Amino acid sequence: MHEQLIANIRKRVSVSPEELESIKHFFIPKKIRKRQYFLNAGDVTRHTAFVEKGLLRSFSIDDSAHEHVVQFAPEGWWITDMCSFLSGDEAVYNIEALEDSELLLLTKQAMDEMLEQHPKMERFFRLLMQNSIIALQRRIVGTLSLSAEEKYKRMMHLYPDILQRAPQQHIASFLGITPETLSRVRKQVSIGKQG
Amino acid sequence: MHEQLIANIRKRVSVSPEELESIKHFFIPKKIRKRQYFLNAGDVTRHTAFVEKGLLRSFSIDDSAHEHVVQFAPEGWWITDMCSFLSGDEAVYNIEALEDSELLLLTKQAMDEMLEQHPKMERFFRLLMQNSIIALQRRIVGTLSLSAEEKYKRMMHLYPDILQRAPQQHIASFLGITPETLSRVRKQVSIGKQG
DNA sequence: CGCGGGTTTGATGATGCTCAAGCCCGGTGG
DNA sequence: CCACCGGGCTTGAGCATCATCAAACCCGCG
Repeated sequence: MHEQLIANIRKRVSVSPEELESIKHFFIPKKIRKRQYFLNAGDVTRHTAFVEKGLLRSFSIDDSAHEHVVQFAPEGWWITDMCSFLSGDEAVYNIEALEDSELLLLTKQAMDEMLEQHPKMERFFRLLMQNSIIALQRRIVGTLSLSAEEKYKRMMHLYPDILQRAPQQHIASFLGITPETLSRVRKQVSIGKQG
Repeated sequence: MHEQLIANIRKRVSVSPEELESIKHFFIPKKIRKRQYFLNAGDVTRHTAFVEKGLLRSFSIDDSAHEHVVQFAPEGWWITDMCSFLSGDEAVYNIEALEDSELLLLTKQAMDEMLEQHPKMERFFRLLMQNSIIALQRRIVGTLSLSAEEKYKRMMHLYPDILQRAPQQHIASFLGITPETLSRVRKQVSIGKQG
């Protein structure tokens, strides 16, 4: 059940099979069912999660009780409230499974030990973070510069599978528009395709 | 001229004075004057820059020729087009000095060598990236959930000095609003304070 | 079969954008 | 030293986009 994780690591750093075997043991497998929460805002999380299978989302809830999706995490992605995980602060994000999912969990302690024993993994996580930053910066620019329809089309292009798998209300929240607007945009786009 | 850099490293990892001395030599000092461009979109950048002194901004230009500020980088911050720096792609961001500034530049090659010789720096950069991610995620949520006025007030709280130092048009661009709206919001907020 | 959540559709309205003009201030040249 | 540019900030009027509120619809599930 570590296939995705191993592929994910190998993609970025070269590690021997023995090392991989050792690395695997720092992770705790966990299954989580659709609709279950992996993390509630206000709690402190001890874990960062790698998604072997399934789909999760992290989101915050603002003062007007509106949800805002920070991230979708399908297979091969990592998800946590980083601030809570690293610093022991109260989490500001909720994390919910959108499908029955299989996770590989890493406690802070396990992570530190792993980095101690396998310095290569420092590099791995650095590369991982770099990619996240690039994606997050692009998302910000997109949020600032695009219309609702353009945002949707961009998502069709960047994450077509998530568009299929996640409920529209969450897609809308991720894009920063209302479900109503997303519905209208979809209609618009589908008509445009036919005509 | 490496005071900020050294403080920045020491804040995150413990390194001996000798190591620091060695680390310093991977950086190339460079001065850049107000209004000069450190990077033009379309070019490939060989450098990532640490700001010892001064202030820069990175921004993209969209199809409608509108600018969007991705980041401000005052003293103690890093700035580059990460994708271009790491992968040799054409940069999508421009980087401009908003004040006369002093930079410490790192080429990809120098960075790799430094990481090779000083594995601690892998950790340093990982921690740096983690902090960036936390900040970027917060910015996204803010962009999605806040009104123009709330965005401005948040910036007053988070980066009061940048609010002082950067022209309003760039602040507006950073917040995702027009200069006109920012002007009105400022008026609004200042009146609110008096009354 | 009927409930209920999610999506769609419609009508209305607010926030913030666009376009345009005026103002303020710092820099430049006479 | 002062007059004059010119860029950036401000102010105003009209408008577009998207949010809100409300109702109907659709479909899976109990």
